[in-house]
Amino acid sequence: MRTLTHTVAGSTVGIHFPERREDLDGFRAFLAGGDKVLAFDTEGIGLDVYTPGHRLRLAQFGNSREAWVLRTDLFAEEAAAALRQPRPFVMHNAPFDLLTVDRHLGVRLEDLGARTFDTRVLAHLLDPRAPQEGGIGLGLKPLSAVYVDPDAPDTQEGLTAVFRSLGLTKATGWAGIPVDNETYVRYAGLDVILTHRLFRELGPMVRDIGLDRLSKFEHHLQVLLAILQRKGFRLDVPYVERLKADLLGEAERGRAVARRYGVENVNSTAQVAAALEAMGEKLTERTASGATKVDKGVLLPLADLSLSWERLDVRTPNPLADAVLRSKRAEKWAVAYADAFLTLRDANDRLHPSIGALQARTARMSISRPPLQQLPSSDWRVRRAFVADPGQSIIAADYQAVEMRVLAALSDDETMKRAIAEGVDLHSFTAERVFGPDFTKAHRKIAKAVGFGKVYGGGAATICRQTGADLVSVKRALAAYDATFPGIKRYSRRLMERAEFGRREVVTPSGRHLPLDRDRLYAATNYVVQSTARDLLAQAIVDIFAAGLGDHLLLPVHDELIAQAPTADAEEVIREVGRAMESTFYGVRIASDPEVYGPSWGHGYGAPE
DNA sequence: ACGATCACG
DNA sequence: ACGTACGTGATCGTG
Repeated sequence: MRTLTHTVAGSTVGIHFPERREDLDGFRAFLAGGDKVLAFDTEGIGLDVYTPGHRLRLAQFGNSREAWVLRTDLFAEEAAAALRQPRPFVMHNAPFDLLTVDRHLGVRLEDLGARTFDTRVLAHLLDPRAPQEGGIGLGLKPLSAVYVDPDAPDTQEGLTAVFRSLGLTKATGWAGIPVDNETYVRYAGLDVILTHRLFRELGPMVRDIGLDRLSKFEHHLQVLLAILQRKGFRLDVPYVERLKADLLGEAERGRAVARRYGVENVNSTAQVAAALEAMGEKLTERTASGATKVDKGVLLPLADLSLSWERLDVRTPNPLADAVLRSKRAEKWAVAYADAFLTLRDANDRLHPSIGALQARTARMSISRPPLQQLPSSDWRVRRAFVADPGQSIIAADYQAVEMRVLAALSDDETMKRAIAEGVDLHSFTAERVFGPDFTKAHRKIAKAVGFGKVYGGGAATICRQTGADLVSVKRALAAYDATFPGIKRYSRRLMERAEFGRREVVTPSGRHLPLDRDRLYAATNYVVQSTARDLLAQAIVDIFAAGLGDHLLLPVHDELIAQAPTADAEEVIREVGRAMESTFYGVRIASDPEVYGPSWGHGYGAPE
């Protein structure tokens, strides 16, 4: 048995590293000690619990004074038994460790998750901001530095240095470092000691601001989303391999054209800009740092294409702009999507993307590795890669204009509430108010953009840029919007005034505190609306599990739920899911649209047969 | 490490 | 008085 000592916030702590079976007596005595809650953490190889080759190497237990670091090659059963004791644990970023022990130690996520606290959740409730936004951040290191010990080591960064000294890299270090390396063991042990101490600080703070119930809800929700991650989403591998080859071919054809105009690398904005200017194109837009802008917004008009890639017939298409656009898009889709899918799949050809239940400043969820919330929607080809399990169909239900409904509810705008109650199309309703009863489709588009612009806090110029509409119409629409929906303007002003003269934050109906940036108080309305829409979807996920429909769910995508069901029951299941999503919020109906897609996700976006 | 870009809601 | 577009994740080039 080896024991290391370390100083944390002025006191000495011990890190025990059992090497033989008889060393575990001390571990059992530690478990039987008086601690109500123990901290837990794991060290493994790689971030993707489900990719082949992932391994668990260490399982750490600790309180504020001591840590026990168990090698899972020797003591997996002891670690599993400790976790199965009916007692609470605290982890930092619990879903990751819960999925790890579910997979490698046979400790069920449902069981352990139900008695797990997560210091990351507590920290998010106290201040969701990243360091770049003026917050502390949600990492164990920065939180420990503020709440536990400013000199607490950055264990991740420290290990990277050790990896290097052993001739290993960040990528190979987690697998290659000897499991008994002193720094590795020390930092593994310190992580649980810091987590335990952090919990002692943050727990009471969350209670003091009255967020115990919200905290409980978020803990429950993130276990449900970890269940979705564990189940995964089935990939059609032969299809993805074909898709990748097609896209790479498309990218190469574009590159060949670009080369003829002297562009060796289509991803180099500098090369593209120079070549276009050499062809006589005038590039006037600049990026924030002063570089010549050659993004999609600049290139599409040069290629005589609209924002949705349709021929405009207003000029001779610039062949270089066209080639660069197509080549970049194809390459991006091949690499970021098709190839990532193939790399990240498990042994059964399923993907298990990481679902961040409580992620953005507004608490919005995120999905990463791979980013399934950001797959192209204008083209079915990428989404077609995801298929239902045998005998099942993909189904989906999305909220109807949920942010507008939330805004109507919170602002208590009578006109907007009445329009929603009468079931009229909100954007058409606005268009009629602005442009009269003979409004066109283009008018509705402007009205829609103004509606979103209002939610986001945008101005006339931005809305023009986004839609290509003329400034006069947009300004008219904005003015008419304010006149039609006076409650919205009043509500936004009230939020901003409160933030200006009180605490610089907004509080959502769920009790969540959202800090505002000093120079962006106008974002207040958007924060409350976006966050509240997220909370509605989160509540729906909890309700769907409570109704026994959780097995059907696959993914949340901001305002919709993707699911699957046996093909014969698909219609009925998605109707039930849709019903569970619906609610009445401050007297406003939050409605959903259920839909059966078919064999793949892409079938909801026009995939054939 | 950071900026530019682009995918989504 | 005016005007501010909101939130993510990922890749690539550049220094």
